Amino acid sequence: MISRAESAAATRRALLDAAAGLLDSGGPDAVTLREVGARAGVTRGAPYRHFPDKDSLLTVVAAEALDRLADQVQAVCAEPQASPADKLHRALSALMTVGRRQPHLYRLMFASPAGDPAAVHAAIQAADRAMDAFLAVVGDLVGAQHTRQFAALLLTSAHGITDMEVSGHLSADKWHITAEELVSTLVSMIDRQARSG
Amino acid sequence: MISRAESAAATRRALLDAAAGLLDSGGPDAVTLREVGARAGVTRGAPYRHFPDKDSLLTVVAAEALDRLADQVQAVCAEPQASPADKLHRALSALMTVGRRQPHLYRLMFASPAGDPAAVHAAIQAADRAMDAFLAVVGDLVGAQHTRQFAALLLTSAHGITDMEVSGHLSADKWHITAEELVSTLVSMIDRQARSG
DNA sequence: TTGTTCAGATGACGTTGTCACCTGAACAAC
DNA sequence: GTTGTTCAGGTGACAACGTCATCTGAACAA
Repeated sequence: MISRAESAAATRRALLDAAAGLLDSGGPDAVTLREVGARAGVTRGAPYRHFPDKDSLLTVVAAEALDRLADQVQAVCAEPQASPADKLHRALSALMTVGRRQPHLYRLMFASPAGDPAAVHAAIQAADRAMDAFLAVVGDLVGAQHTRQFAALLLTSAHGITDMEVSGHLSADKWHITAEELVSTLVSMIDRQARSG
Repeated sequence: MISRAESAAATRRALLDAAAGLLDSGGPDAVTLREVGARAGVTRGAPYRHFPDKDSLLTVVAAEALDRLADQVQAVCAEPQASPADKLHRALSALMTVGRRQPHLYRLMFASPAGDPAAVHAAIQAADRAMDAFLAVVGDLVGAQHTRQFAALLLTSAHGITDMEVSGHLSADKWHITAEELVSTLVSMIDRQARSG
């Protein structure tokens, strides 16, 4: 780790990790470029050598998280001994787990990507990859004819369930139902629908 | 409009309107207390006579929007000549219309309320009112037995569909389906499920 | 009439994102 | 090996921001 390129790559990685850590622990307001730089071992101006502005840095953080999610869903899809219904359940669980463990990151992943066009493009591409992996999982379960329709419904609904749970708008007191039960109900309904129609 | 109380109430209203206007046109970053004050005809420190901090002001803006949505859904529910399925469709349309016409406000409404406990409580209460109105609409359609379950599923799913459309993650190119079609599919599925089970 | 309350104005402070400029070391060309 | 260049990083500076302490003047109660 002596060459200039290696050092720069290490700094860039440290900046992204620091930003992700601050986002997790303190929310978007806690992500300040000064603190990001400090945690990465550099000073306030250094991040601008790697990202055009703060929005771009956060968008790249979101893109990396979407890439990890895509990897997880792809891994689920590749499991040989799991049934299609099982795969779907695990893929949706991966999404909800991000929301529960890293709520601020989750909101960033599903926000409109902002900042540098390159960063925005990376985020869109990563989201596309995650959605393609999810499409494959759903395609295993239902006929190819309605794959897109059901996949879109499953994904948007799972996102809505997760998002409202994360924000506290899905309180158990009021609804007497958990996010898991909602997802199960949805999946079984779609399963029935796919079989009958 | 001469008394001190009336003047203060007018200023408070102007502050809320200014904040909502700035949020609509420029997003959360455009909402600065200085500009809010300027648009309301006061100076930067004046908002602190009406709201403890910026978060509380924005949370009250969200609470008022949720109250308006609750009113709309209640009005839909009270329509005499509409069928239950029609009412449900209109209630969900009201939600999606907010998302499309005022995307930044929509995200604020479904975010975790922040700031002053009084403001947070107002937002939670307004959200509860909106959800109660929605529960009534769904109760008209399905049996009382599964009202909560189906209402929760419909609301969270409609939110997810709207949220992903607003953020651009539900591109027509990729999914070949519109938000309306997704909602219709969901409603008809639940309708069938409610009839059969 | 007099004292009080309170909405609003003003000055100030620390923090933030961002830029222009500087420094030193890695690198390429000779 | 010398020399010129590139570029990651450091530093000073700026405007804008949220927030607070303090002041002022008018509405209000006595």
